[in-house]
Amino acid sequence: MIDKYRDLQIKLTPQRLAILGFLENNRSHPSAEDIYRAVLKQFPTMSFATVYNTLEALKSKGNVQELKIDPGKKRYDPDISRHHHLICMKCKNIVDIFKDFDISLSEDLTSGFDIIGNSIEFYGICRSCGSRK
Amino acid sequence: MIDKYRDLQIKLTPQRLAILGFLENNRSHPSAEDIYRAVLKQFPTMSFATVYNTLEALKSKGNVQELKIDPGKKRYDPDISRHHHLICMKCKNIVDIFKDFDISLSEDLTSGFDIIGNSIEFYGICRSCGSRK
DNA sequence: CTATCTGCAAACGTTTTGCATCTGT
DNA sequence: ACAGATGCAAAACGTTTGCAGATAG
Repeated sequence: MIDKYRDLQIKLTPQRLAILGFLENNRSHPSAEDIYRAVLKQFPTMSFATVYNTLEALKSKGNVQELKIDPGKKRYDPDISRHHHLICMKCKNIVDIFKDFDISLSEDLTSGFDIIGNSIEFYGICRSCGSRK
Repeated sequence: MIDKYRDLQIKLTPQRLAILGFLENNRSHPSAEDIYRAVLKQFPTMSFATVYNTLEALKSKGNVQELKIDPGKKRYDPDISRHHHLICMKCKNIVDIFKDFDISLSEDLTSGFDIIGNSIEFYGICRSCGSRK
């Protein structure tokens, strides 16, 4: 476990290992609070400062992606491979979309920007929210 | 001016007309505070409650689009035609991208969601932020 | 006339900060 | 040993709410 994350070049405290453990293979796109609540079980003194600090460190190392999908509540994605997202407009559940789209921009549309990346969000209603209506 | 917005079916108060005037042909994708500050000149008693109230009304009438691009700060777009956005990762400037992309999802990727829409965000560094480095 | 809007201030939820103490490396 | 992390509490930030008084239709 420790070996696995040694190349992150951040201090691997027990709290951080718990956070890393929670994020590993996590497809739920958790918010900071989701993470906080999950690791609180192991570390009753855990603080939000530590959660945010760790997320910031992971983000800067490119190990976690911050999603801007939910206004007023950041969500985090430990899967940094190229993919997109589909969000339920009612319950805010997020699922991954693994498909490649050709969405490059020709120079005349970029207003002189240096383009670095892109992401697609699909919006809809998930099965349980739809049938529940 | 009043005639133009009569079909919105909301009360056209002077404050709302000022907000509508500010938004008209506005390509800056302003935040609530940007709007508040702009109309404050004409209405020194303007409050955030009125700005948010008006934006909510316009949104529900489909006259304004809420952008989820900037985490922790909603931005608003009076252009409701289909288009995408390009964001400067440094200064958060947003420019419109008018180009149609074919990004439909086949059923096997939607996890049972009822898909309603999508949007693409391009990320980059704008000219003034890039040359300033 | 009355349903709706305004403006103020207080409350809210999320994120950030300051700082004394502690700990990986 | 010491750069950097933790945990607490306070503050900051954007947004929402309650309500008394005002106003568009």
